[in-house]
Formats: sequence, C-alpha cells, structure tokens
Amino acid sequence: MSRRARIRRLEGPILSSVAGVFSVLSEPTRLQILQLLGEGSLSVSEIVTALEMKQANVSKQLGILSQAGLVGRERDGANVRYSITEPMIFELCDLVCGKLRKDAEARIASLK
Amino acid sequence: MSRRARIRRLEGPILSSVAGVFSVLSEPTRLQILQLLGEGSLSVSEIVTALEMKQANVSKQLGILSQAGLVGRERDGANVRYSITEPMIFELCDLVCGKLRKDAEARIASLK
DNA sequence: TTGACATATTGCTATATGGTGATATGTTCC
DNA sequence: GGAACATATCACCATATAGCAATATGTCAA
Repeated sequence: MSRRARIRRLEGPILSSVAGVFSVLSEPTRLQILQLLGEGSLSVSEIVTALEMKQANVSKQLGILSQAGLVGRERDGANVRYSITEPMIFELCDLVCGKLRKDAEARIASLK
Repeated sequence: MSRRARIRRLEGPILSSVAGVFSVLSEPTRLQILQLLGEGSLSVSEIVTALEMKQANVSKQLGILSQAGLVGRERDGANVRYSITEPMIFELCDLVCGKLRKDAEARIASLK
C-alpha cells in the first residue's frame, strides 16, 4: 500500500466532517441567523421577530447550528439565548464574499 | 423603512450566493476532488482512477465545481484537464479543520 | 470516414432535508 | 396546581441532489 493511499484513506472521516460544517453553512436561512447573532446573543423569539420566520423553523435551524458547535445555548428564564461560539465562521464568509466580489468585478471588466 | 431592514433585504441575494459556495463544498466527494487537484491539474480519467469513482459522477461533480468557479477546464487533446482556480478553498478547509481539531481536543480534555 | 478512446449528458432512483402545523416540554407567576 | 408564555419536537410534504447505467458528444489516429 502506498503512502499516498494510506493518507487519503485516513482522511476520509475528516473530509466528511469538513463537508458537514460546510453543509451547515450552506443554507441562507442559517447564514441569516448567524449574521444576526454576530451582533450579540439573542433569544429564539427575538430571532423569529427579526427574521420573520416561523418559530419551529428557527428552533430547528438553531438546533443544527448548535449541534455543529457554531452557536451556544444558554437558558435565561423562560427564554433561551443563543450566541456565536465560532467567530471563525465570519472569516469563512469573508473569504467567500471576497471571491464573489472578485468574480463580479471580472465579469464587469469583461464587458468593457 | 429602517436602515437595518433595507440592508438585510439587499444582502439576501448575496447570502444566497455565499450559501451556494458552501453548498458546493458540502460534499466529501467534491472535497476529495479538490484535494487531489491541489497537487496539480489532472484529467477526468486520472481523477476517476485515483479516487475509484464512476466517470459519470466525476464529470458531474467537476461540472458543479467548474460552474462555481472553483476549478478551471482546459482541453488537452482527447482529454480535459481540470485545475484549481481558487486557492482560497484551502484556506476555508484549513479554518474548518482547525475548528474540528480544537473541538476534538476539548472533548479529550473533558474526559481527563 | 471509421474505430477507439475520453468526456458530458440524460433519465432514473434513493435519500436527505427545509419548511410547516400541531403538539409536547419547560419555565414563570398567580 | 393551573394559566400563560417560550422553546423543542413530531409527522408530514415538497424539493434537491448524489450516484448510477446508458447513451451522446467530442477528439484523435489510421
């Protein structure tokens, strides 16, 4: 067995984990929630109001974000407050935004 | 209309675009292909051999990567060579890997 | 042109999941 | 305890898509 084959095989589960994180970030709804939480911790109902989404859906998406370790959960009386635990996600988004901007500029330049 | 509402509305399409890029990166198969291409440009059949995947599927995933502007296509006789056009994706993967490593270490520490 | 090979596309199935209404669980206050 | 509110979960539908076999398209060599 070659060294290369061994390395790739071992990296399989890691690749799946990486893909899983990207998968969590691949829904506009969840990005909206993360963006909102970027300004500070919020309760579920505050998110529901701000984003005009159904409570069930917000809860569900928060569960997915929480499971992925991107946001944290904290009881606050009858409410539950969520907050960002991985500021790294904003670096990720910034990198992608930079690429999109570059692509858009290239498209404009090609029309001149 | 509040300034905040206007800003969020305008950002809707951008958020969707960002989510789209993450979506392309959310499949282990595509990450495998990108990882392989990170070592240099390869033809479709070389990728098929290296990753032991069906040709139809490799072609399909390359199409998705290409459409997203992450890889470039270049005819080379009867073959077609693909190569990375966005080294940024490796930064993205590194950031995510760092998070996963941190999570794993935290889990280990909590068991001590 | 024809044959051999490389790549792309098509039609399909199976699976995953976002969003929803209904309902369950948890929390506070009386 | 019971009412009122906040959050989570359940069951469901609709949609998206990975992977596949079959086939179409593209390229070269003879």
